[in-house]
Amino acid sequence: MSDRSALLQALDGAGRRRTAPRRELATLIAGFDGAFTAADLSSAARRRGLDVGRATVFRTLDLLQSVGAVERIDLPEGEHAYVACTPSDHHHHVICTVCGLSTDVRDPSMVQLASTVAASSGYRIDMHRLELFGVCPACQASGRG
Amino acid sequence: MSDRSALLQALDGAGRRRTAPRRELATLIAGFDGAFTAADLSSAARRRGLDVGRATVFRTLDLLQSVGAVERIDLPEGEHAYVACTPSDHHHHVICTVCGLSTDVRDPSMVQLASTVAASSGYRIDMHRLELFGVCPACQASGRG
DNA sequence: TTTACTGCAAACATTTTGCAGATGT
DNA sequence: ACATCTGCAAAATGTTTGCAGTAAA
Repeated sequence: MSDRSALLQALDGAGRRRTAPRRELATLIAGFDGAFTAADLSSAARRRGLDVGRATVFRTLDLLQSVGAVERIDLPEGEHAYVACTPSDHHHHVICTVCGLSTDVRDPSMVQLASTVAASSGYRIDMHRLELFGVCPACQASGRG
Repeated sequence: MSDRSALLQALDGAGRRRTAPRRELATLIAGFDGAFTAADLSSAARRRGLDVGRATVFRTLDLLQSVGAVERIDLPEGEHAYVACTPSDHHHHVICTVCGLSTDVRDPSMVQLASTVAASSGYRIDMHRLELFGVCPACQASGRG
C-alpha cells in the first residue's frame, strides 16, 4: 500500500496537471500492495466504473515512471509490471510470485558489486536492474507457496 | 561470439532434433557477440537468404531457453532480448548499450545478497534477475559511449 | 484563454496458435 | 513409419499514435 499523495506530488514536482483520470489512477495504484500490470490497472478502473481509456493508463504510467514515482519491472515470464516507489532513493524489489506483494530492498553490497564488475570487466556501468522473486511470508504461511 | 556446437549439443541433450532451421539459427546466434532480439535473429536469417519463419524463430528461442542455452534478458527500454550462454552455471550479464556486447559476470556476493534479503524480508527467494548495463571498453575507446 | 490532457479508434509491434505438409530419426 | 518440426496466415496481446474535443491552470 503506497501513498496516493506521493504520486500526486510527484506530478506537481514535474509541473504536470492533476487531472481527474490521474487522480483516479493514483488512488488505484496506491491500493495495490505490489506489482501490477497496465492491464491490471486498466481493469481495476473499469471495475470501479471509472472512465479511463487504455491510452491514458499507458501515458500516466509513463509519466509516473519518468518522474520516478513508479518503477517498471519485468516479471519472470516477461510481463511488464510496475511498482509504486519513492523516487530517487536507490533500491530494489522483492516480489511475491503468488500475490504480487512487493517489498523494497536496500543493500549497499549491490553498489559495491556494480563497481567490482566495472573494474573487472572494463565496462562503464551506467545502470543495473536487480529483481528478486519468491514467496512472501503471508503466502508461505497460508500454504500457497 | 558463442559456440554454435554448444547450442546444438544442448538440443541433443534434451532429445530434440537437429533440424535445418535450428542449425541455421544456431549459426546466426553464435555470430552475435551479445544480446539480440527475436527480430534481430529473424532479419539476420532473411538477410542470409534463409527461409526461417518468424514462428520458428520464437519456438527455437523458447526451446534454447528451456534447455538453458540462451537466456532471456530485458533491455532498459523494455525490449526482450536473448544472449547465448553456458547452461547451469549461475551468472549474470553486463550488456553494452551501444553495441550489445554481453559479458558474463560471476560474483559470489550476489548469492550472499539473496540470502541476506531472504533473512531480512522473510520472503523465500526462488530466483533473481541481475542485469548490468553500460558501455564496453571498445565502445568507450572509440568514443561512441 | 491557452496548452496540456483526454478518450476513441486505428495503427503498430510482438508473440502465439492451428493446421497441413515436410523432415529428422 | 512416426512423431516432431516447419512455414504460413490468422489471431491474440500489448502498446502507441492521430485527432477532435475537454478541462486544468
